[in-house]
Amino acid sequence: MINKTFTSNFLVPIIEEDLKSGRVKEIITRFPPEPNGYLHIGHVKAITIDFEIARQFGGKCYLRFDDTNPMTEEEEYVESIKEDVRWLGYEWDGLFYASDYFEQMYEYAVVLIKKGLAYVDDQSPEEIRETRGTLTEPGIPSPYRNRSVEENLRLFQEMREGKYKEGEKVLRAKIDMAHPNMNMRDPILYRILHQPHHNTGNKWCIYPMYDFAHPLEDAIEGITHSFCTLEFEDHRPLYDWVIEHCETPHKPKQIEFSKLLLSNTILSKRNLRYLVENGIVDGWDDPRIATIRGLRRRGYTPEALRDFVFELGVSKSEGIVDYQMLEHFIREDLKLKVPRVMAVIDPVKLVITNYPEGQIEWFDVVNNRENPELGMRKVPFSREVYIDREDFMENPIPKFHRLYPGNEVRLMNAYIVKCTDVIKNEKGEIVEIHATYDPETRSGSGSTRKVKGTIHWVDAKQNVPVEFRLYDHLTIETEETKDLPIHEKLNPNSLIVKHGFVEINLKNAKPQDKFQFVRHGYFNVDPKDTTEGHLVFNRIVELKSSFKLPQHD
RNA sequence: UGGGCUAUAGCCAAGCGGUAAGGCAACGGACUUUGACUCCGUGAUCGCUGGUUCGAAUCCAGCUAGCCCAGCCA
Repeated sequence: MINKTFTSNFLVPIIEEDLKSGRVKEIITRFPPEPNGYLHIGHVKAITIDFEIARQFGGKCYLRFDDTNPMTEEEEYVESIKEDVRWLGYEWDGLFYASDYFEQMYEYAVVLIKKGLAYVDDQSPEEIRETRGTLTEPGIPSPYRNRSVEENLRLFQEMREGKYKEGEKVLRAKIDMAHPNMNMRDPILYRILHQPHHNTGNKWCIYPMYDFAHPLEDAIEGITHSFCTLEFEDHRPLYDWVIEHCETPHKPKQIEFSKLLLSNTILSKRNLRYLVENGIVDGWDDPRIATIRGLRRRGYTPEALRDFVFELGVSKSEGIVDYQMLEHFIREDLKLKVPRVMAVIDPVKLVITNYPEGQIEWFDVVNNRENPELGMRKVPFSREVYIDREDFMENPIPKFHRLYPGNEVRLMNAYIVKCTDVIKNEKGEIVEIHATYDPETRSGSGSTRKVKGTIHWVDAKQNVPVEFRLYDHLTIETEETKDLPIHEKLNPNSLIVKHGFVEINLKNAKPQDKFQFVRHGYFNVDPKDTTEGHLVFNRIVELKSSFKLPQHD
């Protein structure tokens, strides 16, 4: 694996300067997911940046669960997140839970109260909202804003002890109700939630808000550079305020970058959850969605995803990355790594009329011309084979170099054949194609005859019948459809099932084995749908934009 | 209309005052027992308008467009 680095983006110079000036001695980053859902390709960008930047500077990267809201978080998600991060190939230098710091955070809150920088507010959620002001008008200070330190201390203590109901009281920072940045208008630091927590159980009934908790988590762990997405830019002043006034020993620095958006791809947790919970997809690992698990079933490798992120770079401008860029990297990664085998997705029988009946030949075939280390295999050939309907045209369009009446093509790894006849049923559908072969053109015999087209085939008797599942984006997400409800942008072609054949050599293929096939892409054996005697293959579709699903009629 | 941020070819993205890297896609062409792969070739004066300068994508001013913020979510 080549060691790539993030270069001249806007954040590397900041780190280099911090190192040079001695502000920090070692770079420490963290990936801080909230365990309330499964990770997707957007997180892959964050994970790669967090871990690779640390590695690039010889530092450390931690995995921290930002679990400050017991309403939405579950143990199921923390396990899946750990698995997914590991699958991507990253091992954290420390595993932490924000909830383990609740006691320390409480103490920091007390510090703020003592400094007169935080107060308990008795206003209702509605009152707080109404007095926050608007984007253009200042807010109105709470009547409880000037309670004494003693009273605030007592009240906060009582909040912790469970003397109040949810929504009855909150702890707020005392900053500036007229601040142009809404986040600075006395933000809520703690709320009351009589909810059991996946990690702390029933120990707490007050929970810190993100804006208070996150900077403290970073400070406690000694994080030097805290990367997050652009929507937190407005929170940075508050982040710095907390760090400054809590007087934490470590002073982490927050740096924002733009999140990843992919064309035609749903990435919001809310929407993904909707799809899963309403059974529109099979689960979090459905290949039609861009969760890490979905991508994995789809055939993506950790290396491909990582290389993709490196090529994306890190910036602050927001754009939608073309999905084809992601696809490029899986092709690139698999190109030399996997065997190239023959498969027929939409079979039609080809009868070689001048080939002896009952004869079987076994061809020695290299698995990958570019990588001899992948070895050889034997492929059976006889009088009847299957070819893809896509490789035959009765009335060829210009520049069609594959099979059509009177034309010659090479059956890859075998002989050159010439189409002599087309057999149709009463409905006019092609049921069989007849051809003759040229015995002098046996593959590997040194024959120098050349033809323009080469097509895949699979022996009609010795093969493995398979169900091909052609996956595409679940949604058609464009400018026009972006505001429609999910149901109105579902892609009817997101899953197409075809029954075809692959080489007999693949009968023992194992889950997640990958192969390159035909002209258009790769497929991998799907670990979930593999059943005895009936392999189900899952193909990465649209590896090439010009790829079209085979058309019948 | 308050604040924050962004604006470089169809899409990502370098560039940090000295005369526009790279990748993806597309299009030509060569090669080819996968129309794949590989190889060669093809594109921008940098949102707009002024200004400073010998010289600006890079500095200044003024516009314009887009994104984010009024959860006791993160």
